Amino acid sequence: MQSQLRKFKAAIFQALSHPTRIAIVEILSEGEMSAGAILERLAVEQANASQHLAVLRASHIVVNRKEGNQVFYSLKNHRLVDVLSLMRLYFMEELNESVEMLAEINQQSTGSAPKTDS
Amino acid sequence: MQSQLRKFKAAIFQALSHPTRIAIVEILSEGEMSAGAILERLAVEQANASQHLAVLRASHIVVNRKEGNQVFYSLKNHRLVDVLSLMRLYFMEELNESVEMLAEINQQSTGSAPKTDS
DNA sequence: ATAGCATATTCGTTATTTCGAATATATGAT
DNA sequence: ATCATATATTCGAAATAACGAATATGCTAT
Repeated sequence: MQSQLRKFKAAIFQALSHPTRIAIVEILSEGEMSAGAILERLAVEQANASQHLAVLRASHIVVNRKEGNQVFYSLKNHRLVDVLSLMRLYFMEELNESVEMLAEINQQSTGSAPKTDS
Repeated sequence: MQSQLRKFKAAIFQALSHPTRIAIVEILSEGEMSAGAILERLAVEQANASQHLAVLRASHIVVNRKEGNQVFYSLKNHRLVDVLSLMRLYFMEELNESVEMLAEINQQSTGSAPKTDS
């Protein structure tokens, strides 16, 4: 039960554990988009983008729909966008803590003067 | 900028992409705990637990403190617990959708009678 | 039928992850 | 000093992930 839930979470995190796939999810948060349009915003090889889309499909994070020549992708559940937003907040908090720690160090050693040099 | 943020998210997801590590984070959400106490709740080899803890340390998800013989671990930022809660919600929503889909199929083919057989 | 697009898949290579067994390190107790 | 306990690290093997190049598939238009 709990172990199934943990496996599920791990599998989703695994699917999201690549910057390109994060980018794809964030792009799709704006709405449905063709594979080609996604590719345009990604700065990777076509094959590579398609491979990353395949990973997201396999974990049911995205769904696709064929229309003639093209394949349109969209997020299956926008809840994941909330997860990514929360991760952004987490990032900010961590960053903030690091900055504060640096400030403290500067203050302790010099009394002030936040210079770059040692 | 954005790409740095995506790399960060991907790195955290990577660190969380294993059921044992998810379990560790969830256990630590209850508060600080020694490596041994964590191990007791994990059903894995000692070495393996230690390796997973090392991964979480490397990504600064947990911090540790030595006290005599033991090492106590705790979450560096509890925001990640919120992320895991959201993932639970995501799981429930996906599960729900699957169940509803199954119900629809049963209704269409039989008019009712949600039996297990074909 | 042929050609051209959009997209997916396969293949080979290289890198990374995971695990248990064994070993190392550090602390505390005798 | 020796030993036990708690924890970490190293090693080798097997599995998995990532990438680009090449190729395949499936439409659409001619």
